[in-house]
This record gives sequence, structure tokens and C-alpha cells, in this order.
Amino acid sequence: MTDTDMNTDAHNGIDYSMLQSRIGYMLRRAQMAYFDIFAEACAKEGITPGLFGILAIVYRNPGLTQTAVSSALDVDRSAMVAAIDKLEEMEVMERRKSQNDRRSYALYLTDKGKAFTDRLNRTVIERESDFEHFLNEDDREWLLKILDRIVQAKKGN
Amino acid sequence: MTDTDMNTDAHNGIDYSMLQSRIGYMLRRAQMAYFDIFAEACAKEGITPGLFGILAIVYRNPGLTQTAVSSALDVDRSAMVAAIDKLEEMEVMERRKSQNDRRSYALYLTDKGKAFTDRLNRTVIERESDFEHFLNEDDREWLLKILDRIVQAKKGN
DNA sequence: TTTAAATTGTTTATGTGTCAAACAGTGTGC
DNA sequence: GCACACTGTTTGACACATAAACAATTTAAA
Repeated sequence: MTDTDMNTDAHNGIDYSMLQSRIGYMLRRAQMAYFDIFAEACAKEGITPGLFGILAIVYRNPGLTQTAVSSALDVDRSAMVAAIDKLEEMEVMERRKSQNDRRSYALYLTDKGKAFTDRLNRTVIERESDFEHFLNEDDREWLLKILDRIVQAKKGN
Repeated sequence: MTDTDMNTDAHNGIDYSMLQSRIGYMLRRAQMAYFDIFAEACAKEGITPGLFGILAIVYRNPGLTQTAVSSALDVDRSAMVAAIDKLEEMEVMERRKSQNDRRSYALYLTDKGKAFTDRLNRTVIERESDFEHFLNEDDREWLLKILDRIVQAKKGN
């Protein structure tokens, strides 16, 4: 990189230096980029990224309550209601009355839901993989580890 | 990491394996974590992350039009109107009539705005730095490079 | 030169998502 | 038994992204 184009975007000649060195900002931009292809893969299966998260958690952890899932995904539990309504409407998830606690529901995937989530997961992995030609396996693993460290660091304030 | 807690969050015992291996998802979570401290640093100076972005671009690229800034930050140009109204109200930025094109404005920081952005930038850097004790300088540089690669990769679809 | 098309800043409407508060029903602990 | 906490749920407020439309202005085509 030469002296003249340092800190300057090649395409539009704009100096991003004050933002490009902020991890917070670069995470946002990278997330926006990934979100597009993630959302596109989900849309292909008739679903949204938010619903994918719920399916992915319940797939691996059947029987969780709505609040437990909302907590796992770090979203408000009031947002679960409409989301799970929709998933039930699609007949991929079902609310079963909890045995020990009559306030809550236990969430399970239907057989259709398991197959659906499997296919969805493969689609997402495949679509991400197509996009990730600029990352080798080591890069990818390292990035995931660093990102996890960031997420964990936040929990302890 | 033992076999029993692999793919399982230590705190709540939930299996995140389907999400934890998705870069798109991890970027989202990491971005949420960073956004909190970024927004907090901005709030301390009476501003929002979005406005910080505009200040950072105009600081380094005085004279840009509103559309050019919106394009640089990848937001809709209609969102610029209220944002720059507020920055003018704070007397940190000003719209000057463009010489060659009477449709557009050229954006400049006031002296107050330059000092403000300097202080704001220091606050953000300092606050991020406090949070980044789990990253060494090599990690940080590497992460920024990877994130930039992701952002650039998206441009070429 | 005249005319059609594109661009600028702006407003408006619409959807979407987040957030806080409240509620009835139910569980827990003193 | 009683106060308190938790569940799913609804509601309203607020921000934010998206799209469409508009007048003024510039650019390109004929």
C-alpha cells in the first residue's frame, strides 16, 4: 500500500481512517455484508434470520421454554410470541404444555421442522461457504474464536 | 475443552453449535457487544453512533455532499437530512452552498465541530481500548484486516 | 436548442424491530 | 397463608430502514 492511497478506499477516494481503525465500526460493516447473504439464504427457504436462530437453538435443545430461548438469543421474550406463532403456523415447531410448570410451554420441532432445519442449515452453510473464498480454514477458525472471545468478554462487562 | 462441554455454553448449558459455527451469527453477536460500549462512549458526548460516523467522514473529507457521505456510510440519503439538521443545530457542522452544483450542499465541520470530533474520537478509542484487554495488538490488527476483507468481498458480490 | 433523463435534497408513508410497562395465571419461599 | 417472582402475552412509544414521490437543477440526447 503506497503513501497516497493509505487509509483511502480505492473505489471512491474517501478517507475512512477514523472509522476503519474502530473494531466496532468494522464489525458493523462486516455484519451488514454477511447479513445480506445470510438473509438471502434464509429467504430462499421462506424464513428470516431471526427465525433461523430460534430453530437452531430448539433443534439442539428440544424442550426449552420460550423465555429460555429468548435468553439464549439475547432478544426480548415478548418478541418470541409472534415468532413462534409463525413457526407453528408453518408446522415446523410446536408448543407443548410443560408438565411441571403450567405457566410455560416446552418447545419442540416437528418431524417436518427437523427436516426443514436440516435443509435450511445446509443452505446457509453452503451460501456462506461460497462467499468465504477469501478465508482459508485457519482464518475462519481463528475469526470465530476471536468473535466468541468478544461476546464472552461482554458478559462480564 | 472437554467432550462434554464442547459446543455448549458454560453458563446456561445450552448447545449453540448450529449458530456458533456461523460467521454471520457470531459477527452479529460481537457487533452487539461492541455497539453497547461504542454507543455508551458516544452518549457520554451527547451523540449517537450514526452521527459519529458522519462526523468522522466529514472530518477527514471536508466538502463532501450529503449523498456522497450517505454513500460512504452505506445509508439512505434521506436519512442524512435529519442527521445533519441535528449536527447543524449542535453547531458542529454546516451546509455551504456548492459552487458548481446549486442542487447540493458541501459539508464542513465548524471549529467547534473539529474540536468536538477530536474529543469524541479520543473517548471512543479510550473506551474501546479498555474493553479490548483480551486482544493483543497483533490480534487487533489481524481482526481489522479480516473484517476489511469481508467488507471488500461483499462489494464484488 | 430543445427535450428527455438523471441527480440533489427533502418529505411522507410504511413496515420492522426494540423497549418498557402492564396484565392474569402460576410457582416459590418465608 | 401471603408476599414476591416468573411465565406468556399484549400494548404503546420510539427509533430505524425502505420506498416512493416531489421540485429544483444538472446532464445527455436528439
